[in-house]
Amino acid sequence: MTVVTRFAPSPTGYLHIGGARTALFNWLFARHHGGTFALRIEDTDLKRSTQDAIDKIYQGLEWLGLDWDGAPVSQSANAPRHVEVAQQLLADGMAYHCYCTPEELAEMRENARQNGGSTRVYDGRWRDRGPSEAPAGIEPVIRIKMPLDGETTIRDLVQGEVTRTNDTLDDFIILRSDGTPTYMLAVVVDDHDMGATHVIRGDDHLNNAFRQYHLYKACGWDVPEFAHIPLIHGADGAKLSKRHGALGVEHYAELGILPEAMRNYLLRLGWSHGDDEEISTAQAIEWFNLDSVGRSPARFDMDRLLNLNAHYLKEADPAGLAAQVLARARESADKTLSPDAQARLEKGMAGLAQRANTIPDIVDSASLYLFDAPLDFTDKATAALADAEARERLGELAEIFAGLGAWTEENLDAAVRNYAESRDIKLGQVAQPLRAALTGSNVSPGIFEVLSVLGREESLKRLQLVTE
RNA sequence: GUCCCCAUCGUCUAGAGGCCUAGGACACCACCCUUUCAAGGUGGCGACACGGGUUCGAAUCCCGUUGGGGACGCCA
Repeated sequence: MTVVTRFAPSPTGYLHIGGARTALFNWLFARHHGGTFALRIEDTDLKRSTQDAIDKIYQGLEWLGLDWDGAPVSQSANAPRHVEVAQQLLADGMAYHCYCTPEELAEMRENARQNGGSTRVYDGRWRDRGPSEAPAGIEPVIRIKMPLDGETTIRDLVQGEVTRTNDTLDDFIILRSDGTPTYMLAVVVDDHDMGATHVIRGDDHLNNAFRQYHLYKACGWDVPEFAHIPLIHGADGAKLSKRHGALGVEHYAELGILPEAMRNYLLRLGWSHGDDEEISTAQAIEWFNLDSVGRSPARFDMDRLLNLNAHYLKEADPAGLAAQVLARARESADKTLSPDAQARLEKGMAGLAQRANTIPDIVDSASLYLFDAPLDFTDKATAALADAEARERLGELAEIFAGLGAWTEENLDAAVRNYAESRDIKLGQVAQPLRAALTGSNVSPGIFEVLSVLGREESLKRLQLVTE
C-alpha cells in the first residue's frame, strides 16, 4: 500500500509554527515511505478564508522546503461532492433532517450544562421523526446518526488505543441549512477521495476522530490510520496562540532563521532518535517514524531554535549567506555599500557566521566589510584609540604593512607578532588598537583575518585615518 | 461541568522491569584555549509530581490523587 498523507490547513491566517510541524511530520512520513504528500486548503468557511492567507501557506511551506505532490486541493471546490455524499447518507437512512432552530440548540446546550455537563448536547429529537412533521418555513440541516450505545476505540499510531463510550457522541451536522457541507463531512469525504492512508494532525482533533470514524463507517469506507500529535505550547504551557506571539513561519524567516534550522527544531519537538540533536533532512527522512513521536505536548523554546540556527549558519554556503546579508544590508543601510562588499563578505563569512545566531546578527557584525572608510566608531573603539602611544604604534605597523610581501594571514600574523616582540609589549596591546582602527569596534573576527579580507589598500587607508 | 489526552532536570528529551548512584542537548555558572567577541574543550548546577499496589527488583506495569492540556459551534 502506498502511503498518502496530507496537510490540510484552513487559510484563516498564516502558517503558524504548529501547522508547520504538522506539515513537516506528514511530509517526512510520506517521504520516508516513498509515498505522496498532498496539500488541501480547507476553505469551506468562505467568510474567513482569504487568498492572501492561502498564498502565505504556500510561501511558508516553500520556505520550509516541504514540497507537496500534485496540485493543492481546494476543499470548497469539492462542495458538490460533499452534498452528494450527504444526500446518499440521507437516502440510506444513515442521516436525517433536523429542523431545530438556533434557539432550541442554545437551550439544549444550556440543559446539557445544567444536567451534569454532558458532552452530548443535541438530544436527537429529529432522529426518528418523519418529514411530515417538518415545521414550515425552516430549512433543515442534515445530521448523521451516531450509535446510541456501545463504545468506540480508535487505534491511534501515536496515542495508542483510545476508547470513548458512544453516549458521549451526539448526532452532528454534516450539511448546513444553507446546503453547505461542514468541516466534519468535508474532511472525511476529501480524505477518502484523496486516498489518504494516514491522517497525521494535531491532538486537538482526537475527539473529532471518533465522530469521523462513524462517518467513514456510515459511508462504507475504510477508516484511515490516525496519528494525533501533541500540540506545541507556549512558555506558559497553554496551546500556542497569538497571545504567545505565535507567529507565521515567514516571521522566522524575517528574523533570519534558516529553514533547515527550523526543520530540525520542529522535528525534535516531540520526536526523537536517541540522543541525536542535529539531524539533517536526509537523515530525518531516513529515520522518521510515528512510533517515536512523544505523547506529551512540548513548549516552544526560542533559545533552542537560535542555537540550532547558529549551528546551521556555520554549515551554510558562504556565498549564499553573503547574498542574503547583502540584500538585507541594502535595505537597511544609510550609507552606500562598498563595491568590494560582496567579495569581502564571501571571504570573511566563516568568521562572521561563527559569531552569529541569525542573519541579522551577521548584517550587524559585517559592517566592517560592508562599508569603506571612514568608519563609524563605537565608544569603546574610540577609547582604544585615545592613547597617543597606541596610535604611534599603529603608524609604525602601517609602515611595516606597506612593505610586507604577500598579504596573507600568515605573513600578517608573523609581522604583528614580531613587532610586538620588538617593542616588548603583549600582542593584545597592539591588536586591540589595531582592531579598533580597522573595524571601528572592540569586537570582531580575528584581526589577521580582518586584515586579510580587507586587503592592503583598505587596511592602510583605515590605519592612516586614525594615525594622522 | 462532561469527555479525552498527558506527567523524567527551567526547556527539548533518552529510558520500552535489572545496563539508572537516571544519559544527552539548550539555557545558566566556572575553568581551559585566546589578539577581542564568539566558536571549541573540560567540569558544575539541575528531574523520575504524590500515594498505593504488582514484582526478588519499577522512572519503566496497574490503580488512585494532584497538576497540566485539549475537545465539547449550522468554525475549522
